[in-house]
Amino acid sequence: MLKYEERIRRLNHHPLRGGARYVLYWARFNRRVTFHHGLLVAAELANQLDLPLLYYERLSASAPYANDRLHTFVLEGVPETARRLQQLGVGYVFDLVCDGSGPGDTLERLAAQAAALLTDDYPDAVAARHDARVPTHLSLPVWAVDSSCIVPMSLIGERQYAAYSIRPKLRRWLAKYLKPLPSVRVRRRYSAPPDPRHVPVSASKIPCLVRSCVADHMVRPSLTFRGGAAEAERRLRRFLTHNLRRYARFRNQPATRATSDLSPYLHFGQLSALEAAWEAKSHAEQEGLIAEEFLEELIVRRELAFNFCRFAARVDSLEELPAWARVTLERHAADRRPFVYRYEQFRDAETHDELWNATQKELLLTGKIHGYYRMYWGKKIIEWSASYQEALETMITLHERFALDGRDPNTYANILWCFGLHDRPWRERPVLGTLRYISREGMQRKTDVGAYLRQIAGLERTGRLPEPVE
DNA sequence: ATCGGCTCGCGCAA
DNA sequence: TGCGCGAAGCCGAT
Repeated sequence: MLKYEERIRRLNHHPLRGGARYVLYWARFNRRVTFHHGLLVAAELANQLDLPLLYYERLSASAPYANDRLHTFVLEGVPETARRLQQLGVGYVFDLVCDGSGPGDTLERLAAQAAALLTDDYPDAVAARHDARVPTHLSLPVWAVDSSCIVPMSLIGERQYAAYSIRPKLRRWLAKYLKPLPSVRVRRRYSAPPDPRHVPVSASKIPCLVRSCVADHMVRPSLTFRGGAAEAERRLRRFLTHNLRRYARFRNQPATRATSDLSPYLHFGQLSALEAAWEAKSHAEQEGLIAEEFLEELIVRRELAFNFCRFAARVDSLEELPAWARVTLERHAADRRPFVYRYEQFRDAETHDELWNATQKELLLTGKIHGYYRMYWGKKIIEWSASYQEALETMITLHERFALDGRDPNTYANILWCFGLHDRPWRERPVLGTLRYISREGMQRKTDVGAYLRQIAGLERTGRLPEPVE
């Protein structure tokens, strides 16, 4: 019986391969070394078998929307991962597939000498295709481990829930699961000559490596987010020290910069949600602060999104909406739109509305939109697109191309929230039907739009956003 | 400034 | 079967 058994999904039932050289861990979504259930399970298995542990990570130009922004962010995490694995005695193969022809055969080659292959359990369509294919043609055990959610997805129940239903379930389990994890310990150090496919990465080589990939070079690296676990931990620390006390009051005031800005790191798994939540809870207890609102977003809303994506046939379809939302959209499909823009006009921030344009510029330049204005951004795309389907496609494409958290369960759930997911009906009106309406006047009334516009103008001019201000 | 209604479906108590 | 209530709102009445 292994530790964290409730997080393990066995994708096949092959016996452990004898005469193997190591246990192999493939970091697909959780690209980190600490607070990592999957890596701990792999290490435990390796220790039981008296084998070393090998950590495999891949960055492929054949991934959807491969571009300089996403590649740079992932590559910036690699030197720190290498350093940490080296210290622990765990082997590391970082595989950069530059030509976009496909994922290559490195995984198969490494798996041929492994006792077992472990990877991340993650509600993603690309991962699901791998999960269906890989375990049958590799003759070794393949296990997927849930290292993303604080409360294991498998304990929540085999269906989609609403926030108010999932919240008490999560709360009940948190006493058990909101606890720090040990660091990885291996009995046998990995010592083999470097694999021929391993690409050593240092910070200075990243621009050159990025250029060498067949990818969309027009999407420039983020001006404000640098990738990596060390950077993520630095931002978490800074958030806890300066912003946790302001979070409840100012999180919906974009210009105050009171949010954690951790979503890119959470998305690539460079930071563990468990670590962030545990540190927030501990810090709040020490300092006499309230972390409730932050933990609600980090745990309840995030794991609600994972629950949605886990049971959605597809996350990019209006078919997944609740019945009342589908019905109201059907009724209003032919309503006259006040403005109609195409994808390119949205992409280039060329609408009549300077606030909307500013939110889009934040996405283009930083790779993220402030959560509160992102709702406004999404609702207006619905109102200003020729059809609901086109609006959905615009929102998803803009995120997948430009956002550092683009393919995250949270992002899909947030986009579909604009179409009524996890929400309820409101007063009926044109185009949106009974979907919740968000107005420019409301944004003006409740937030400091002028300050935000000045910040985005400053971002365009200097490439920087201000640090948090009181 | 504050408050209720809008409008639907789910979970739970009865 | 009925009741309460829900991710971030809006609007009109007081």
